[in-house]
Amino acid sequence: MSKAPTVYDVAESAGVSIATVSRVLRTPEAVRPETRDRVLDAVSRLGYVPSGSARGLAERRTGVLGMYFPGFDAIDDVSALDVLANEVREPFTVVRGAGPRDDARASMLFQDEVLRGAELEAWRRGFVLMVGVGRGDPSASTVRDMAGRVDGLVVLASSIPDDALAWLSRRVPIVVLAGPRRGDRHDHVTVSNTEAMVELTRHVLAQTDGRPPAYLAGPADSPDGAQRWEGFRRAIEAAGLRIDEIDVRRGDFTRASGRRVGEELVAHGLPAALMSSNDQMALGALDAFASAGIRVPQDVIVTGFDGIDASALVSPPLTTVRQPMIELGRAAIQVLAHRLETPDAEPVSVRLPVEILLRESSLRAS
Amino acid sequence: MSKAPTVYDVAESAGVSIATVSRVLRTPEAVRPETRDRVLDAVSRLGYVPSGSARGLAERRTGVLGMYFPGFDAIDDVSALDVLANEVREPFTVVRGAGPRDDARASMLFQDEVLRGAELEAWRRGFVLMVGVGRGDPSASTVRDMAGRVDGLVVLASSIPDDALAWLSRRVPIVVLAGPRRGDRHDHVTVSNTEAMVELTRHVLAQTDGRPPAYLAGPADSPDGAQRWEGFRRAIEAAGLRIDEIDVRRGDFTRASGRRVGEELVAHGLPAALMSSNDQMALGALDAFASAGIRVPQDVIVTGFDGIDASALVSPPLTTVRQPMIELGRAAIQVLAHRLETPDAEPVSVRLPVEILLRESSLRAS
DNA sequence: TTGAAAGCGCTAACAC
DNA sequence: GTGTTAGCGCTTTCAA
Repeated sequence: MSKAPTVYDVAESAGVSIATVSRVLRTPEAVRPETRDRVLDAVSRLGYVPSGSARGLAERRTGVLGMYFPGFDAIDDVSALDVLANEVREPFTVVRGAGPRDDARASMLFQDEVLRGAELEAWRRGFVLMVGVGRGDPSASTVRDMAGRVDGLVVLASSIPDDALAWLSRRVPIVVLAGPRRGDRHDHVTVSNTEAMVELTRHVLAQTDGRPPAYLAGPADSPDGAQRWEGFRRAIEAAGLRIDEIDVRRGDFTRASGRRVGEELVAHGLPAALMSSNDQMALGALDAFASAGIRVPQDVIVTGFDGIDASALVSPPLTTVRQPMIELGRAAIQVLAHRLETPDAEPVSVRLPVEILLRESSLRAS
Repeated sequence: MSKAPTVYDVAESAGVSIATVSRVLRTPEAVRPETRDRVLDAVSRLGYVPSGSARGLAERRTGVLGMYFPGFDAIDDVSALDVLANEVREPFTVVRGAGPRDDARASMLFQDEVLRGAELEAWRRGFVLMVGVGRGDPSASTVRDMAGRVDGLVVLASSIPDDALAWLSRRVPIVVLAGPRRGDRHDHVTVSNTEAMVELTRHVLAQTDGRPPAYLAGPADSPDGAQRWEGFRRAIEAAGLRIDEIDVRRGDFTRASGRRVGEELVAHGLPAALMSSNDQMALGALDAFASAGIRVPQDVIVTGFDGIDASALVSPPLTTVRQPMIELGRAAIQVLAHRLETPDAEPVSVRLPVEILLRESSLRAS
């Protein structure tokens, strides 16, 4: 560790040239077996690990792919946490009645799974994965940093501004993940949010005998939210209903905001159904309804969107749409790998299918 | 992208030498403002992004830290999933009554959070993070590959054999995460599993008026499992009970195995309490008890370990021990960063506190 | 089958 | 304040 052995050390120790060491590692069959063994012996004797930097420089490829997420500032408690300070610390604390984790953390699960899929696919193709999280750095320095170290980059939609994207894509190929397509200059992977919402809305209308659901929207700037709303609107209009007569409420994707809207609805009159643009808010609405003694789905149907774990665990289980998160990650890397092989092919746009999970919260006639 | 601009291109375009370009990027204050502006102008005009490889080679540090996890083969569905094939694909499928995700996936949440913590701390310290997952490669080539590309490596306990660890640690500093300490050659970060289990067992004994709980152990080779058992044993003996008279059952950390053990207990006689070495198995036991009409905690107390989300959502909510997963990740990176600053300091062993969450499943007298 | 040598793109003395 | 230049550790022609 003090000074890691290099090809030169191995070469000297094995009595060969550095070229031969390199050959043994890269094209073993091109080296005479005895020589090869001498080299391999030296390699293991010295504990030689090739420098990725030197390799990357010489090969003009790093073997690394990057994945860049937008950050959740709410979660990033950037407090000091100095574990090396010698404060006295109790080995444990006792807490009574702690609930599940909070909203913000739950919404990160999405990213976690995408990341897993990406890592898996990267591994299959002989790459390693580098991850970065955006933390509101205007100069996008983290992602630029990454761009300099990888052969290609997957960027979650809306994690960086368009001009930064353009900049980076001069160095490495970029795949944009989720959200609507941004121009047609980059490869793009997304899910069938809109189509699924059309179908889900149809389902709800069938359950309510055509009475219009209320809609629980997310923040106005959410690309996913926009796609979901679009699907809702289409289905409503296709059913001959007027979109501007829909009771639309806006939340911020948190459970608390869903609860608040649920309470409003309880106070001002219940719709036949409440379709939420994500699960968290739907769960919040369920909370409010339960507190008010309102039965779901008998008194009001509720649906979510995302397919988080909690949606299956609440009572009644929540009808929702499950995003294929692992597959999203895999698909992104796949598209990236493809791009690396054929740099001049036209940009592609891949749309992955989703699963509509019909559960008790929307099934009036079981 | 076809050919990314280099320092030479920037230098030429700005009419300066490459050294000046480098200076502008690294020590801007050492360059006359006008020159600096010319260079920065060229940089943005050309869309210059420095090569991480070249930098890493010249600086003899990469600015990258690595995190290596053991893999879950069960999850790694390495099927082809070719998103670029032009098959006809439905935008969605409809599924009735799908439940929550499976065991394997749930147990990965642990790693996901550790990873988040690690990424956060790496970012705070100006590093980027590289992730790798072990997939039963005997030659440990993935992790060796990583070792060549990073300045330091965090390795989850038991993800690679000791001799591979020794090998890698000749190149980069290694921090071992979780599990018992492996020798005293590397830095080590863990949690107070044992102490927490002692305390939790005490709590259970208080609830059962001293009647001994049954114990639901995990796989024999789990380091975490061993630490938890050790805590249980200590508390049992401290209470004057004999450890060899405890009813010990073994599962494999899955919900299904917990259910099976729960059913056995129902059939052969219920203990006063069942202490499980993880949450999944405890949840399985709860399933079995619920099916048999057995009341928790009135008829039998149940406790878990880990603090997964589902533990708070089941009925009754499960008493458990929450691991500080984010902090684990942060601590590991922190120790690593510290090691990079002071390479010759003695190896440290950091132990993080846990939270014991007392919930309804173990609170007989509320 | 092996070795010599020319880069890969950058940093950091050192000289001016 | 800026330019010249010698590496950093590896891969890869090109010769031998």
